[in-house]
Order: sequence, then C-alpha cells, then structure tokens
Amino acid sequence: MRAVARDLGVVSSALYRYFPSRDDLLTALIIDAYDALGSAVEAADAAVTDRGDLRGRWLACCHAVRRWAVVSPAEYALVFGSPVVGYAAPADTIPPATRTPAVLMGILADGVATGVLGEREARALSGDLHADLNAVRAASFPALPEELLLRGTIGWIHLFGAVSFELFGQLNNVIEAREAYFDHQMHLMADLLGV
Amino acid sequence: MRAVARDLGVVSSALYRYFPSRDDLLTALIIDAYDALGSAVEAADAAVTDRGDLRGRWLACCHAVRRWAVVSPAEYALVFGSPVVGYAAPADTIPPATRTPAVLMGILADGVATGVLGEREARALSGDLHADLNAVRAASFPALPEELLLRGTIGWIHLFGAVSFELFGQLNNVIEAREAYFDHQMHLMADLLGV
DNA sequence: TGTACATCAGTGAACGCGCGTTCACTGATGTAC
DNA sequence: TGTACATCAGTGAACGCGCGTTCACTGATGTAC
Repeated sequence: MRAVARDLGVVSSALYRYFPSRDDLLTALIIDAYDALGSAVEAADAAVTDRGDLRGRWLACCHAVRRWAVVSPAEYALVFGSPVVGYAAPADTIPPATRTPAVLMGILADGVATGVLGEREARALSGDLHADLNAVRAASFPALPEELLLRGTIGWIHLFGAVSFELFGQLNNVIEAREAYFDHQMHLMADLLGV
Repeated sequence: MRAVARDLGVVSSALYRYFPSRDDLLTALIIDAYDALGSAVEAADAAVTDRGDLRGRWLACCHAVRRWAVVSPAEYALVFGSPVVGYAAPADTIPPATRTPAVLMGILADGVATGVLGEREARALSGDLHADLNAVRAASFPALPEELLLRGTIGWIHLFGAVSFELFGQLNNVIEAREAYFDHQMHLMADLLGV
C-alpha cells in the first residue's frame, strides 16, 4: 500500500477510498499487468499485415512479451514471479491472464484454418492429461487439435521461461547478447511448432 | 533472519554468531539450495546405468529438478524466482549454480564423444551472441560444439521454465496432470536436442 | 445569482506488528597448571 | 584429580524502521432551492 501510494504521490490511507485492502490493490495491479501485456501482444500480432506469415506473427508476439517485461520488470515479476505469500489470486484475474496465450493459440488456429498447419503424430498422452487438454480446448480453443494445443502451450511456456530466465538474473555473467539469444530461442521454438 | 531462526528453534540474535548480516545468510541459503539441486541432479544422472542412453539420462535429470523443486518450493523460489530487492548475489554462488547445467551439458558432451550427437546446421548467430557462447564454451564445456551448447542451454531454460510455470501457479485451473504434462514437454525438448 | 448543504478526495496522526540488528548477559564446555 | 580461567553458543531486552490499517479531520467541488 505505502509503496503504491508513494508512487502516486499520495498518502497511504488515501488508497483505502479505492481499495478495501492490500489484497484488493494487489488484484487490481495484477489485472492491470495482464491487460497491459495482453494489449501489447494483441497489438504486435495485429501489426503483422501478412496474416499468413505465422512465423512472423509468432515472433512478433514473443518479442512483444519480452519488450513489455523488460520495460515493466516489477509488473512482470508480480504476475509471473514467485507467488506473494498469503495472497491467492481471485477468479477475476483469469480472463485478463488468458489474453496473451489466446493470441498465441489464435496464430496456430489460423494455421489450421488455412490448412498450412497440420496435426503431427503425437506421443501417447496419459488419460488425465488428455482430459485437462480437452477441457482447455473446449473452453477456449475449439479449433485447435489437441496435439497442436499441447505444442502451443509448450511454446508459451518456453517464451515465459526465457523471459523469466533473463529478468530474474540467471543470464547474468553468462549471456550478454540477450535479445539475439532470445530471438534465436524463439526461432527454434517456432521450428518446433511448425510455424 | 527471524524466520530462519524460528525454523531452527533459536532466538534471532543467535544467528549473528554465524552470519554477519541478512545478506550473508541469504547467500548461504542460496548456495545450499544450488548444492542440494546439483546433488540431486548428479545422483539422478549417475543412477542411469546405460551411459549411452542419453535420452534416459536427460529425462532423469529433468525429473530430478522438478522433484527437488516440488519438495523444496521455498528454496526453488529463492534461487529461481523473482530477485530479492536490495540483494545482489556474490560470486561465491556461481560455482554451485553451475552444477546442474554442467550435468546436462555433460550428457550432450558424452553424445558428442561417442559420435551419436552431431552438430546440426545452425541459424546464423549475431557476433555478440557468438562471443558470449564461445566464452561459456571455453570456460566450461570445451567439448561441445557451439550449436549444441546453444541447444543445450535452451533445453535447460525450458526445463526451468516448465518447473517455474508449475510452481508459480500458472498451471492452476488449467493442467492438473502436472507430472505427465512435464514429462511430455521434456520428451519434446529431448527431440529438439536430438538425444 | 447567491446561499446552504451534501458529497467527495485526500490528510495526518496513531495503532500494533514483524523485521534486521545491537548489546550486555548467562551458563555450559574446554584448556592449563 | 582438582581448581581457575578462557572460550563459546545461545538468551533476552531493546532500538529504529516500514508495513497495513483505522479514524477523525479538512477543504474543494457539486447540487438544490
């Protein structure tokens, strides 16, 4: 509370007019962060005029995520870093959290729709995992074959992992050419996705 | 200080006999965590009797990382989570931090030594990234061709990303079959690595 | 247009709490003769 | 073997600080007649 109030140039108790408690403030900040990231990614995807250039769109989104994270490291850590002790995110954070993966999966769905992205032979999945994936598919991405959804989430996780690795200092004293390294990784993941 | 002292069943000032300040305690905890993880991974790799089974060794290490993280979430977050504000890890943490990636790269190096792992054609690298990778290679993994080192670090990053994604709650309400999901991801990365 | 009152955003003092850190201390264990 | 002293691990009270939260308040802005 006090840190946010300081940022706003206001006394800490003033915030209680807007948020009943610290947890509510936290929730609002998390929602804002997810929305800011989602907007950045949506804009990056939309800016690629050749909609059939799936790889270009995928990479544009990846770089948008990284750029946002580098510019807003505190917001990124709030959302993707270690969980805050004693805080559990309420359900309101779910829709904004979905925006970024939705854009990424949308790129794959476009590939399926235009026929350039086919289903690959998949390793056998356990029944539980199959059920989880089907629930996600039914709720959010009905156009994506299961195997492609699975690969897509893995691309999303790697994207997240690469950004976190950089922002959380694991690259310090090892890799200094961060953007080039990131770009290379994302190309490799794009290969894996087939875009 | 007080939290650690509580854990130890001791009064907080007693810790000052062993650590001059909070930052030194933190450093010791980080080193311990890196060492515990490194030991677990080394043991997992060593337990695979068929040393030529690179994929088996790689997957064993991946699961060892995840298992350690699931059992020690606080230690994991300390080392791989959001950086602690106002704390900069000193150089003493570097050697223990290297143990886990060293095991992973060692698996790839064995593949090179026995000839089963060849260099693939690589996307062109920027000069800066090339320099970074060469420095790492010269310092730690002289037996690995640059392209394989690059792919290996990407495997390491994905491993880290998958564990963080799970532990930091991003999988909540999405994937419940965590181990199966993790296993599938690691197989896919193993494909990418060629092990 | 002017007056009276309600609404609203923000202030500032105070609270109890846990933190990192200090300091003089106690009492057990080890060493010297 | 017994005594005298030093070393050591841990205690407990106290400090200043920043936190989240409360509460009575001030003063500006909006509304009613």
